[in-house]
Amino acid sequence: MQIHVPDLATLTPRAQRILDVASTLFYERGIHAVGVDTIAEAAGVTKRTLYDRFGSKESLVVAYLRQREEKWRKVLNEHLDKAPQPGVDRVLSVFDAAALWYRVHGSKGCSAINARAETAPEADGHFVFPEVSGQKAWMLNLFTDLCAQCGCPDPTATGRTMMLLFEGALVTLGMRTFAWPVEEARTAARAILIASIQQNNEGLRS
Amino acid sequence: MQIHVPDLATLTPRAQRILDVASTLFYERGIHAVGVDTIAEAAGVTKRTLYDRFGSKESLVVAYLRQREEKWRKVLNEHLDKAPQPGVDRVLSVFDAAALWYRVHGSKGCSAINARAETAPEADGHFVFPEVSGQKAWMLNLFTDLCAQCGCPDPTATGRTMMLLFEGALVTLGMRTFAWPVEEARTAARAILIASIQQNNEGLRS
DNA sequence: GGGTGACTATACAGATCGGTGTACTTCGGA
DNA sequence: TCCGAAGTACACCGATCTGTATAGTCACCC
Repeated sequence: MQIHVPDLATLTPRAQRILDVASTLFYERGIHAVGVDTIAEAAGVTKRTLYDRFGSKESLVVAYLRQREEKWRKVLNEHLDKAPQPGVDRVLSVFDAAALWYRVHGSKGCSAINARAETAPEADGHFVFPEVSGQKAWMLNLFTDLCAQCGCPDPTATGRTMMLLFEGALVTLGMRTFAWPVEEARTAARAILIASIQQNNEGLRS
Repeated sequence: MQIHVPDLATLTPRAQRILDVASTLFYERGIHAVGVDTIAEAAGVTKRTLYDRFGSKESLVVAYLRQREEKWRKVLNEHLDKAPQPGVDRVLSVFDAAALWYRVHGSKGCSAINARAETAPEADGHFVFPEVSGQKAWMLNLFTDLCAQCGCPDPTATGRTMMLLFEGALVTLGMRTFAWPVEEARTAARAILIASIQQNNEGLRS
């Protein structure tokens, strides 16, 4: 069973509208809780048009996840460009990007995490899991690279710690366990990075 | 609209079976993805019995979340009892408990986080969010207390950092971003706690 | 002017959703 | 011996689910 996700760059006006509306609804209420009828009605479009553009609810879901990730990476790259030289600030700019992103794009945490939460490995979840786990692998890889560039003695371990803080912040945002979790994660990340680099420099001196 | 969640300690044999089966299905496939017919059939019980015992799907969901939390806290307390004296090891025993718990109880991460992910604030989510956010608040409070007991200069901040690492680990477990996230979180937590306490002692000496 | 892609309108299929009504059985305890 | 709780069996409700069918409109473009 194959799936055709339409190219996000060449979407028809109505298709764009459908995707926008679907994104909002999927994010706020959960994917399974939103039916295609609801989406079509909210977009001011017939269900027929929805199926002509996307073929199935599944591919609409994947388009939702991909478009959100695309937008996030754009914001992320803008922040990374502001701190081009390798160092602690460049790693921390990921958290800065996240803080901005979630101030704008809703406060129910990460769409990828949420999507994974309501899908089983088999059946329809078959399409969701590869999508979201790929996104997470990419983020881990980014953290590891940035940690290596700024002189961490063990970029793999430190990169994973950054990832844990990052993911923890996103889920805490959604659960409202406490306020400003992304900023809190940034502070913790900073302390860890500085301690890690300092330790490395001391090792080099001895 | 009120909801009656039956007392988990006095469940009828069949009711216990229904709850067990429902827990497994809810956890693995997601709450919305599992219908009451599926649960009843998997439990070898008629749908009528399910409704006689639980009254609604909602209360069955709440029972699922409560029972899982109840079991988790039991495991947690057993580990806390193993390190009764205040200190770093006592804080870390929370991570030890989690490592054991998730080795046994599935690898799709935290049921509370997952449940939150697929519910909206209003409507049916009305019952889920208070339940899960209460559980998370309890955990944060525990971390803060443990950090205060072991001499952290800022138990609120350190407790929050512990919570971020903890939540990050649970999510990473479900997303399979990398292996052994709970153990990785424990290692990071240990370094942070030690650095924090050391800093405090130095502050006292000066 | 003929073709094409985007879109509307409406109706419907087949399945499944949460939830109920009725009638019957089984079984332990007072 | 009788009562009530627990449970079975099964038909049924209206609503909603994903997805498709027929039929037709409109703008644009070669």
